Amino acid sequence: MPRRRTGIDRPTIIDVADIAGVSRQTVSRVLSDHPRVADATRARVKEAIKTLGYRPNRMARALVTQSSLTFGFAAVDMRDLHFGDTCAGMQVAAREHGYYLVVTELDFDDEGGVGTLETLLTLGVDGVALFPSFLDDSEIESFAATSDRPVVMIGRQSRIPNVVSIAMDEDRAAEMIVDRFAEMGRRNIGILMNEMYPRIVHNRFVALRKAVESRTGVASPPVEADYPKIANGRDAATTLLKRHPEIDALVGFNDTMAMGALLACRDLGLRVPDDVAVIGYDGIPFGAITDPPLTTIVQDSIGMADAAFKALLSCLKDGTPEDGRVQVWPPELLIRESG
Amino acid sequence: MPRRRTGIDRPTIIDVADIAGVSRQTVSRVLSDHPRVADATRARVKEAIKTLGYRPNRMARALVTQSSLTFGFAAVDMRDLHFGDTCAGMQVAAREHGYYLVVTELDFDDEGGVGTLETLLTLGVDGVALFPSFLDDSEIESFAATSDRPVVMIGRQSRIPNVVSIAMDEDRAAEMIVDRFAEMGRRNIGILMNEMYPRIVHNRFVALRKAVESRTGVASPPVEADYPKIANGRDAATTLLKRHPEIDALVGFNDTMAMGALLACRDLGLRVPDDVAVIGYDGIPFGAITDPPLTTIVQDSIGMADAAFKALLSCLKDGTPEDGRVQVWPPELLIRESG
DNA sequence: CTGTTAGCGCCTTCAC
DNA sequence: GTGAAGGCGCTAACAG
Repeated sequence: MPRRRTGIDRPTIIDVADIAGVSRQTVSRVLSDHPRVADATRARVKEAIKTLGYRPNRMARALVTQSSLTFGFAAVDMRDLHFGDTCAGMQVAAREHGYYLVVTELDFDDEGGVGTLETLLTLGVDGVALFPSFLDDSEIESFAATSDRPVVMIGRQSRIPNVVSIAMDEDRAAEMIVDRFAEMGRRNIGILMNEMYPRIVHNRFVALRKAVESRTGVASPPVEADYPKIANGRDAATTLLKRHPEIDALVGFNDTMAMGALLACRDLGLRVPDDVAVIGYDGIPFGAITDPPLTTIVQDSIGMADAAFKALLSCLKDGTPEDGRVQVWPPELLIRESG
Repeated sequence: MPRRRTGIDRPTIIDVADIAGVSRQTVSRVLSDHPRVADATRARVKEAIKTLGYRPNRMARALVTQSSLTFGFAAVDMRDLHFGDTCAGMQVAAREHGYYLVVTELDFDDEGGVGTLETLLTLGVDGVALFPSFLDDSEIESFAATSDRPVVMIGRQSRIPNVVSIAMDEDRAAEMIVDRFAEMGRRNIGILMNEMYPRIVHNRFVALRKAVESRTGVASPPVEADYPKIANGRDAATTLLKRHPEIDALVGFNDTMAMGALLACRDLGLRVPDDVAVIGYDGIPFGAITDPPLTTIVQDSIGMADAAFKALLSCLKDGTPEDGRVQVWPPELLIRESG
């Protein structure tokens, strides 16, 4: 194949230039709305662009401008509603600014998850937003250090060099939950957590334990950890309730897990909230139609997604804060009937 | 800035070549596991790659190979669980094969949605999988025609030149629903549909109407259309039930809408399924915990996502079927308590 | 206002 | 087995 032009390939800037009778540069200028182009020339070029159905190749452009107008988004499980909503939210914000999102899940067994992130970088993304999950702060830190692109971490409030962290105020949320339980006269709180990955201590767990200890005096509240899905939440809650019959309140790592707790209570003949009060996290819409409707800590996932996008943009513009930065978002307690 | 190498930039193949004391070509050969490289050389290059933390730039590679190992995925609403699951499923399949997914939502008012798809192409994706939603067959057809990349349409069974269609057998699903209602002695079926975009007739709606007409003799079953969320489903169902008190069965465009119907029935003091039976589509996990649990048509979204990815791959390998191709997937009726 | 030159980082082809 | 050109599609820097 001496030349391309197989007839199927998309037209290039050269084709446009040829048809318009100008140089590639002029076409490039028209594309970027450069002011110093004669109106007549501009019109001819635009004409040629239209007749050819030409669209610039963003990879070729990115190669020289060092910017692909693309961000990476990573989380362990896109089917999790909180991650999914955040992803969707970022995508909307991104596209409003001409950006696209490369989305990927993170695997626990993939060079410790950073392999996927590194590959994201080779794709030419201008920055990465991620939910850290099983990655600990030092892994995020070293990723951010080797990455020449801004990194935003969502959902964990840690100050890490060169990364912007956007997270809900977990301490406040935990207090709201424990206080709410207290209002209902509950002191024996069981905690349903997300899997505890090796090395990682969850902010949420720490906050919850601290709030329970300081407000109820109970030293180490019973915990059960599992993958945060309904079925696992049900199992975990069953285990906890059988082992600790004194439990009169259950808090789930997220709403899905709390829904499992609702089922476990039903299985065991316990009334919610009379025998056991249940509260979840996230504020997913389905929480409104459980039986009874789920009380929950609402996270503004769209707002945070938006902030994540903006943070990425501003890092690109003004550089990443070398000492890191933490954006804390207020939680909101949505009281329905379960707790 | 005369040269790059700002110290922050990622190393290139040249840096590796310099350190290993070979030419760029040799590095390239090592990267692509080309056989004819001396073991010693290969070792030196690999060493250099490791010490530099070098990763090849996939955009630069794509520019010459004409393949970015990237696919586009598009749907109107990523927060819809069916779309979200399919997206997640494709992403997993993709990454197993070294592919990444560029994810985007489609806007109704964006050159009719094709604008976003065109941009996806300029990003250099090797193919596009999409849920057509408000795009009609002719729009998909012309997009596939101008695209030099394979196109897979998920969720609509239309035979369109150069596109592979992957969809559940809507006729069969509709029959299963109507038959199930018949078993329960229900003949007055109300339909809760997704918004009816101009020009578009939903396969699902057509299938449902056909099944109702042929199996119950009812000429044109009452329909109400809205955005498929719980609240809208509730409104639509309320409208329908008030206007047609004879209705004893309701089918929702998806589970979310059917959940709204459940709420509408409760609002109106109707028992489910005794007064009104309710069936949805999709088989989302939350359907298991509604009151009563939701009977539903389960779609194998992961299986279809996988098939979509494989179809894209095979089109790349063997070319797209010029006369189009339709892959039909069997529905499954999951009987719980609502219908 | 417009064209020329020189790459962005990589792979393909052809030499050696 | 390895290296030297050349080019993928585009823009930046300089001419003029």
